[in-house]
Amino acid sequence: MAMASAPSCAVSDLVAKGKESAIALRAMLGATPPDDLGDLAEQILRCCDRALAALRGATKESSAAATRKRKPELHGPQTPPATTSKRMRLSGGERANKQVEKKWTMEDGFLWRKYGQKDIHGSKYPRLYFRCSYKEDHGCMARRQVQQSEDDPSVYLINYFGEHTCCRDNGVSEDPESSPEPFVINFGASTIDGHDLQPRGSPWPSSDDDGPVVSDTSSDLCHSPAEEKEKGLGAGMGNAAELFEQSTPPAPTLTTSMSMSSPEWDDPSQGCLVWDIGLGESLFDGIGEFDHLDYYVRLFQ
DNA sequence: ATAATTTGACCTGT
DNA sequence: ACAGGTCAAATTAT
Repeated sequence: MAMASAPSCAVSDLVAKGKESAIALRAMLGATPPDDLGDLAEQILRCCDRALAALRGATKESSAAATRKRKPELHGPQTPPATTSKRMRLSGGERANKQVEKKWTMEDGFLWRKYGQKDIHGSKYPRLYFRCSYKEDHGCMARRQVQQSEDDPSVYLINYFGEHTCCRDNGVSEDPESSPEPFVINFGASTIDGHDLQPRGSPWPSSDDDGPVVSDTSSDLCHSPAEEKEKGLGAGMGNAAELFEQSTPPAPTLTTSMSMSSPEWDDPSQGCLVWDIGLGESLFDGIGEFDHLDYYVRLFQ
């Protein structure tokens, strides 16, 4: 099922509008710079930038990326362990795709499998090593390293390496059930026109799952199976989920919300950013267009 | 039974 | 030699 480019264009336009609005907002705030609001505007801006870049990347590079990143040893006969061994490549030489996130949850919409843990010299907390759960299935070489911040243990410092070829590969996939959910822009409340926001076949847990209860609207929108997977992460790692559970956010007053999970929040408490906009307001007049996307737009880094 | 996690060993770079 | 990253057997969870 091709994520058609037409909806992507629509999303791109809308996000571009959002960016313009954020720029305007930042300009307005510029004269009297209240830090929080300024930061928020910056976040929105970055968010839009990332979304746009991701969209463009997803539409323009999807095929290229799918073919670009192929792990040799997963296809064809075993390549002899040459002088540049697997370990060498993975540990030392790969920096190009590195991205750093600060989040207060390790959940990011992807499904990860932990393959190692290491006490880091001079650091209170161990570093956890994850690779994409779809490595076996799709040869996805995405990896990440997660470590609790020493300054704020409820914050996780996450380093990403490699790209999620699994998603790109199956964006048009033959197997939607196995396709992980990277970044999600979610338009609307839990239901719109009676449609459940949980896409059929989505790996995301439904609300009646026994997983962590996330009461916050924004958190809920960003909820993902990875969160459940991470429940057993070792002693220090339970804090984030507990934090979510203990938080008692104000009841949502919006009619429509847009929630974006972004890898680059300055404020780790903003694991998800919710834009409160009213239906029919300028930013997302064409919100109905997202019917075509089943209310979800997958954005790839 | 199968899948995921843990953890000590091993490898590489500095 | 040491630290960081990965592997893989053993263990645990589902």
